[in-house]
Amino acid sequence: MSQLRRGILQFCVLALLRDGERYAFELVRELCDAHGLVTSEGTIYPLLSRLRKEGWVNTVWKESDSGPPRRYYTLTATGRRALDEFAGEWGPFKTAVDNLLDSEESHE
Amino acid sequence: MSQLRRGILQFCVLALLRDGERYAFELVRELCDAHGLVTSEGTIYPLLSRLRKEGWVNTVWKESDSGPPRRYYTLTATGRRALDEFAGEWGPFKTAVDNLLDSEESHE
DNA sequence: AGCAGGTACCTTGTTATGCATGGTACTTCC
DNA sequence: GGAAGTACCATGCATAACAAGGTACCTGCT
Repeated sequence: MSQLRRGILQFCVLALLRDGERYAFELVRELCDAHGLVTSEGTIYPLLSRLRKEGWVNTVWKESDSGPPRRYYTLTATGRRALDEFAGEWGPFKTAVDNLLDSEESHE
Repeated sequence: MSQLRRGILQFCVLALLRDGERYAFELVRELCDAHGLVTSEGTIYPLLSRLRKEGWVNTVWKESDSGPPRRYYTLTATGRRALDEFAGEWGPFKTAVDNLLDSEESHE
């Protein structure tokens, strides 16, 4: 279900931005195709607005050779810290869920 | 953040119930203390109501030696299927997130 | 010229769900 | 008889994913 992605998607976006600047349409494709995470534009645009308001990303407009101009997103220092912090929480969280699921599964 | 637990908590509850019947107060303690997942009663009671409406759990009232009566929850066959289905989705999802976080981390 | 299709941006409204808060009732102990 | 602990529950808020719908630019076909 889509509730799974709650609170995680934004950090997936930050992780992709750590690799270099991206624009929204590109992010949708990468997250949708490659990882089965996400999603639709309706998810990404509000999400990116939030990241901007938090000061986790900066943006620059650039012309495109083929189509309308693109708004490119880059990670700020604050954004990087937020991402690192999440990475630190994700591990324990994942382990806790794994333990719950696995320990019960082995009872059968 | 608490958004992490979205859509996962209910399956953690189902997983605990696979191990045997529990009552709500007990579930709060187990999920809160042991796993750092969760939470408060305000989370668990509505959640259990939903599980009942879905037909994923059954309940029986039992007297307690020390305190008010307890409502015990048990897993139904439908609930078990739902849990198994989630377990099948959790693995790939986890891997997808791990890949995103790790691959970027190793760039530094 | 005009139109379709693709690319790119965005907003609004719905829905799901975690949590805070507050309320009831039973038992035990001082 | 009052406080603390155990147990149940409901109401309301905030958040975030998603669907749906809207604008605008470019290319290519006819």
